Amino acid sequence: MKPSIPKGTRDFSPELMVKRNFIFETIKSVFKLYGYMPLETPAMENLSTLLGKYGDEGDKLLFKILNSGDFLSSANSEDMTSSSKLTNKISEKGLRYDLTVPFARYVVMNRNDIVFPFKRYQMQPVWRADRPQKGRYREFYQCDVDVIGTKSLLNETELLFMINDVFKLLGINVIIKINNRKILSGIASYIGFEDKLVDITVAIDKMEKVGFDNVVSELLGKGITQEAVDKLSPILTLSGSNTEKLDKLKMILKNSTEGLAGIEEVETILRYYSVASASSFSSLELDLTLARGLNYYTGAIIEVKAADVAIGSICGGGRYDNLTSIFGLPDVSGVGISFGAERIFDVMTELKLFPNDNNQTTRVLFLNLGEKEVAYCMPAVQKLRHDGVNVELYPDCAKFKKQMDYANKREIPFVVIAGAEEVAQSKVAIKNMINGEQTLIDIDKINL
RNA sequence: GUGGAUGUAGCUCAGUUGGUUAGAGUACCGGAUUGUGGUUCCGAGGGUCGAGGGUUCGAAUCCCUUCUUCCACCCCA
Repeated sequence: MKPSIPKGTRDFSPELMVKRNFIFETIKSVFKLYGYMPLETPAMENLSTLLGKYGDEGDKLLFKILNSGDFLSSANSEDMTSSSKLTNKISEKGLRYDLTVPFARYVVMNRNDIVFPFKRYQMQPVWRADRPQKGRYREFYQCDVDVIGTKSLLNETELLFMINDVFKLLGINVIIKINNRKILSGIASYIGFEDKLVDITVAIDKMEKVGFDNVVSELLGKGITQEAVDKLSPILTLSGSNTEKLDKLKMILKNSTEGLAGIEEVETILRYYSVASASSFSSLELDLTLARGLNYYTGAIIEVKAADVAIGSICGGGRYDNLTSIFGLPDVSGVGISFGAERIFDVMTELKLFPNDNNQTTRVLFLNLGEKEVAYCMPAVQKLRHDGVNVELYPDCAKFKKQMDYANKREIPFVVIAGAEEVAQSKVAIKNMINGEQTLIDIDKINL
């Protein structure tokens, strides 16, 4: 049998894991700086928790888990007539689709024990039965950070600070775009199609990708009138600075209390952001075509793009006012963002941003040249390790060439050689594998 | 879910109108070199040609089915 792994899944080799961990650790360190605490939830949730939360499309993309034991015993012949009926009888669990819904479920379940505002981060894999493509997998990691139980716009601002910090540490230049669902809602009612908000947002979100003309034809296809599109066009093509755009928008949406509320939120966030703004901060751009498909957003919408690589968004999120209400806990507002680990990895690979020496790999290899020689080296090996140096001792008394070859292939920068000659002098030879230089020093004076 | 490509050695790929024992580079293993890796030279191993079925005297090559990977939609990170 030829071994294989399921479609859209990947193994991560040690070399890849060192790089992936660098990203995860960096992101995690920033989360901690802002007072967020880790949370993990099970890979599988009850299907009742998952179903209906991501729309019809999302339901189709859920991985469902077959019940244990004689799963067919609870199904009757009528259930066999349709897949959906049968599914309900033979499957009651599914793999998590994202980290936000399990988070909401957790908050509702533990509402009496949680101290609000509740700040948590979560970095775990999620699964979608999507058709794999370049950069799209059936199993992938999300790095979510959310705060729930506070309506303060300070939270949005701090999320923007965290975005700055993370990408600064990773060395990626980014453009941060923000928008507000209330503004979009105001625009929808301004053009007379308040009920088509979802269709409108889905369409205009594609502006950058497919262009203005295609967005217009999609809108017309969804039943938006030409007249409404004509009112919408000048808004979507507003240009100028953030304040110029907001000023124009205020005029246009002057009759929409919701739209004006959205504008005020954006202004507040921009003001907070500029107060702390340093020259190193990424630019913050109001983008009225930014919508993001997720329809549970109710306020701010945030998206981050890499400035030097065309790869789509590498981080995104927003505010949601009613996420926990589906589980019976209304009026708890939250805001959060998610870092796309896989895409960040691709960006860093393309820009060659991974550090070479990140203290993850072996720094020194002691050759194994026999029982006596091993006993001679062992104290020095342990001392180095306890001093924080990553050290390996070759496990077998293999041929010299083979051991050197191992060091070379593993890209270990130093090799310590202690054979009969060195033992006799209480010394060791240290070979620098990069420039080939070799020096002889006392065994108790190894310093690397 | 829809449409289009793809699959030959661990990897990257040749392989003529269907014709004898399917090749190359690279990697791997051994040797040149019994205490010195990365360069060089020599040698060896490695394949159910994605899988299954069909056409044919004969299939890597033609046909059908299926799986994989990739691309474009839908959607999304």
